[in-house]
Amino acid sequence: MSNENRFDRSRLTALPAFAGLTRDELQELLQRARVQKLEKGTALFEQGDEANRFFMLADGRLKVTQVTPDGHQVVVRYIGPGDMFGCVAVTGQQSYPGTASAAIDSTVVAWSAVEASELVEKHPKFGAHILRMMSGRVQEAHARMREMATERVERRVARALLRLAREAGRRTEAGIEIAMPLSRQDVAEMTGTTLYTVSRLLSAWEQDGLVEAGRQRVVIIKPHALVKIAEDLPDPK
Amino acid sequence: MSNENRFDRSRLTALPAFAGLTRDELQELLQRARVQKLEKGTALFEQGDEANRFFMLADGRLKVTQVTPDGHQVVVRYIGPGDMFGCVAVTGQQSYPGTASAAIDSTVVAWSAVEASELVEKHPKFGAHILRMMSGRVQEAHARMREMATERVERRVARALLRLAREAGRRTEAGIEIAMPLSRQDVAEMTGTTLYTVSRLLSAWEQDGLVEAGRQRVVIIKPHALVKIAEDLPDPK
DNA sequence: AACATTCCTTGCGCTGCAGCAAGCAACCGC
DNA sequence: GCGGTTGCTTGCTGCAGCGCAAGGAATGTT
Repeated sequence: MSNENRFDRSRLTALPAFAGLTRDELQELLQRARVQKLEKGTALFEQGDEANRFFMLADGRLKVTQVTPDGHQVVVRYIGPGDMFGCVAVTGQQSYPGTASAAIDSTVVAWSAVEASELVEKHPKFGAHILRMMSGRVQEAHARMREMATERVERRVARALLRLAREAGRRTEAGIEIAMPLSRQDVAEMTGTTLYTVSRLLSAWEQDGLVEAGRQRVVIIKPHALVKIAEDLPDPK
Repeated sequence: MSNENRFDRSRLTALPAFAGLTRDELQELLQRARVQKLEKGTALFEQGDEANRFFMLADGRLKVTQVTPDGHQVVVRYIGPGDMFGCVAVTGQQSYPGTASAAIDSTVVAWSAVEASELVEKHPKFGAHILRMMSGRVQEAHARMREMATERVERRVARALLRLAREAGRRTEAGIEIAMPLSRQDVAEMTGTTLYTVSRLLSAWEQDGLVEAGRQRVVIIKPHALVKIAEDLPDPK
């Protein structure tokens, strides 16, 4: 308990979300927060739930998904340690636009919506951080729109893997392992394709020694080769 | 000049962007702003330009585009009267992620980046509005990602037209006319397809009397029929 | 150890859509 | 009014990727 708190204190102070805040401010933020463990596979909130809490991920990894009216699922993004999410609770919307569930065992820091709003008002720096984060989120989303609109599947998948490796990669002797369970279906839902196509791509890449693929597991052996697929360096002449 | 100011005062006070602000606060916001006319076709800022100004559209319509490294152009969104944009100037990024150009003659209200930041800090309500707007922007972008990932072209195009009609539609005797020049290419760049496909779709729809299509001009004759294409009401049984 | 469940693979057929090419139509500037 | 420019249409071809189906492999459960 006090153990958990100490963990938070030391880890969180370093995060960009809290940069520039005084010790006292931080103290207040954390005092008002509630820490919650989340077991792998369980949902923190579901699409459509009343948006009454604002979060920061302390540890683990969450997957944010949306389902379309006709039942198609889409992975909107993955959340890593230090990321803030559930922003709609701060902007006064009523319901979460997506579902957040734990890809691995995780720990979140939660504020109630009213508290979050108060804190933002009281500590402008904190609000500014949220604003900056949202701005990044918009740009990220636009980038992915652009990708979906213009790039073909192979490249989108390569990009997705590289992004995941950057966010959640762990160096091993073989290469960079994506340190969370990741099914073909997951990748398909990130890139707007089908699990069949992802499977075929991974098989081909494995054949060529670019990656090592297993059940819910991907290790990138030759990142540079994958980058070449992802980027298409325009005919150097 | 004073004419222009009066115009602004009366029009702008009603906008959601300024809701809840006192007369004095509004006064200050507007006093610090600079009004700028923008002729159809000209760019207000270009992708990569230093982000040193924050804007609100007073009148007209702007198109925000991005180009991919390999030269593909994408329409990120259209901006209508009352919309705020160029938010990166507030969040302290360096450069605009896209190009904003006038689809028709337009008028913008501009603040310098430093002024905008000051104003946000001084008037939390204003900052909250921006935050809410950003939140909406994220959701909108996610919705379009979802669309691109799961829906087929026909539906995406139908949706895009309906969206445009809602944002920029003008009732005429024939139907709802999209009140700005809109080429097949534009629609293609909004929906991630080609001008060929858009042309074919519009031709087919015109055949069936759903729309009336001309050079850079679209009139929606039977919105409900287009909605049916866009939504795919799941087999009512 | 046997079973059910979940995840992955791969052959095959099919089709939605891209993309060229060629021609037409509307608008612009002089 | 003429020539140039820009935007639109449409036939044709090709293929990327979808999605079924059937089987295999890993994992969890009792």
